Amino acid sequence: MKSNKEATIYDIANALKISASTVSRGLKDHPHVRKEIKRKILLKAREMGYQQNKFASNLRQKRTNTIGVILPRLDSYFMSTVVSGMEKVANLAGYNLIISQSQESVKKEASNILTMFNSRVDGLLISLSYDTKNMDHINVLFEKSIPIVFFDRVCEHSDCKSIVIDNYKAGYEITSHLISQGCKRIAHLAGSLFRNVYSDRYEGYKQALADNGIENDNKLLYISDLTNDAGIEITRKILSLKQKPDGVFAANDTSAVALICEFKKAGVRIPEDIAVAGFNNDPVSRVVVPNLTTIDYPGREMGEIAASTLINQLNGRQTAKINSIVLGHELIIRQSTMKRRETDN
Amino acid sequence: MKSNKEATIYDIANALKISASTVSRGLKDHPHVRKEIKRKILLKAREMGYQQNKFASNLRQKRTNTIGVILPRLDSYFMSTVVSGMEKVANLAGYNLIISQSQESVKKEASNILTMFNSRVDGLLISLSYDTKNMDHINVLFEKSIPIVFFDRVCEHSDCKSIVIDNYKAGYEITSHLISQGCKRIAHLAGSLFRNVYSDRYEGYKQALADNGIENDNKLLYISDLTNDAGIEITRKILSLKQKPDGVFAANDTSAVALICEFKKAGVRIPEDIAVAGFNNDPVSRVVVPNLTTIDYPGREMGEIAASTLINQLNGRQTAKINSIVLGHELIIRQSTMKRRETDN
DNA sequence: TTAAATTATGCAACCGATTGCAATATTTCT
DNA sequence: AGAAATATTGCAATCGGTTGCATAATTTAA
Repeated sequence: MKSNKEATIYDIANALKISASTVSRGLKDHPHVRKEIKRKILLKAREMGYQQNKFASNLRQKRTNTIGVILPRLDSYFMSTVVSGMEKVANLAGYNLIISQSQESVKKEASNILTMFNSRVDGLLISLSYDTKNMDHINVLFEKSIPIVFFDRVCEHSDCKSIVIDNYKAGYEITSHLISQGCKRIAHLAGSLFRNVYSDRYEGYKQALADNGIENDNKLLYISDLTNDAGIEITRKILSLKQKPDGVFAANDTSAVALICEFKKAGVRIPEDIAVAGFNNDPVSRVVVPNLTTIDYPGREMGEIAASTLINQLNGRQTAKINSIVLGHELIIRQSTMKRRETDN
Repeated sequence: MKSNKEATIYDIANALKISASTVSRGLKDHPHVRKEIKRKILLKAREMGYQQNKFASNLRQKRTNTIGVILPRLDSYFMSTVVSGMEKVANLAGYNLIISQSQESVKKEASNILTMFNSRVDGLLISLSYDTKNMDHINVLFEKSIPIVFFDRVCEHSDCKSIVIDNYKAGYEITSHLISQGCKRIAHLAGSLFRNVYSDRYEGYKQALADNGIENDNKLLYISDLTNDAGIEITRKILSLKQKPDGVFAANDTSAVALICEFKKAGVRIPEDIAVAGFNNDPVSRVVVPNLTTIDYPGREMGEIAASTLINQLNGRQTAKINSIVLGHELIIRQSTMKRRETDN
């Protein structure tokens, strides 16, 4: 029962002895078509198994109902949550999502942007790669006025919106918390300081130290890609320090968990010897022993809001000139930093 | 510097005083165009910022270089790994990926398939939803001979390929392992038995019991969606059993981990009182205490192979009539099932 | 009953790239 | 040099839906 011929509006028009224009209008409920004819068109369309050819339509309308998504990696809990949220919103609004990964490389990011551009996405949602340093490769889109919404790893740009959390504040809060638990030497595991998410957390960390009269020691700053392996590697470095830290603030949970596991192997007690805090509230943070103190990071919401912001813009429903939307976060205190049991409930 | 006018091959043709056909051919290195002209065309194209309009091209060629992906949920470690693998392969082969989630509902699955169909994807990669019971909604694609490759949650269909692991064998192995550790009453947490992944694991479990002379007790079978919450709920049920199991084989790590955490809260010792095994080798399985025995499940590979299988088919590079590709898996034995320390190294 | 207003329909151009076929230009061979 | 073969180019139709404008049908107003 295989047919290679697709039914077109012309076929419907012929079968009904009316014009293709009327069929076209009827199918999309245009007011200039009689109810009766509309019904007939719909019926015949169903009967013939008609499906709209989006290419013809897109070609004519210069619109694709497709949104491009570029992100560093898809395979983290956080990102998959974000994308899940985006997909939901986009789907509901009748948009398709084209997704691609930059694999943390500008080069691939640029080539992905070009592909998206060729595919004529209506708009782009993007979270920058680890080593993106300037925005030249995004200019193709700017020049064609294709709206862009940044999420999470954003970049200051007057023409586009960003969806973020207050990383500075979160970094400040988590560091203050460590200090309140009695930590005096706090190490920090950061990602690329070219990315707002990491530099802001770092700044918050430094400010909290300063506000509490603790000197910032550059030897306690570890920059890496924050993978599990990086965590293991850094643990080794920390253990070889003459003057060991009594607290660690890692910029994500993956590395924090790696740290905890390695520390435990080395006989370091968490949190008694070293308190450890992470960032993201990955499922793993609730499972590791001791449970990991972290920042709850609203991934799904971020995805949903990024998508709906972009879609609103595409539909001209531009509510004022929003530059950025800052979502709430929450410090989740768990065992891994509770040095002072008596002060907690 | 914003221009809304896209450069077309006609613009290039005019600028060069040649025909659009020649430009079209020149751009894609057709042999019927002089080298010299080709060079000029390429140069002018770059100069004018020309980008091919894929819609016009697709419309004419009836090909989109787009692959649709439909999966239950994106926000699990396993699935994001799969998609990551697919994206990589597809991208390399010049294909775009359109991704959508069925949210475990047939209804949404059907509507997603329709959307994909309208977008004229060249092929489809699909993992079935929890409650899909028949394949009627996929027939639209079959009728148009659009190739489909199933992955993980597959369905027997003579016309399409499936990428899977041997769930039966894995279920058998993990159950046998539990038995070898001395378990006599083993509970099983399954997902929808309409899905091969869960029914096969269940069958493997039953066979292992049978082969070891253990009676299969239906009261020890728990069917759920295998979420964290489901795990908590089932823990309660298990704890209220008169005759408690001494081992549990959960069909995924999420529920297994929930089980372990709840059991621990209730004072049940793992593995001494109850041994627990999961499935998937999620990162969390290495972190939970005790570490979770599980089956390593090659997600990224599954994604890569599914994508390349489909792409080969699209390009007519059909290597024989493959019905299904079975990937290897590995039983990973960790603390959560090691009742007999002396027998292990 | 007829003019004016309103509602439906169709014509034909258009979106931009592709491609079979015919036409022209260039080489090669006697 | 002239014919034959080969290499280049362009014409024009095509893919399928959309839409401005003109025309036809129907309703309303006078």
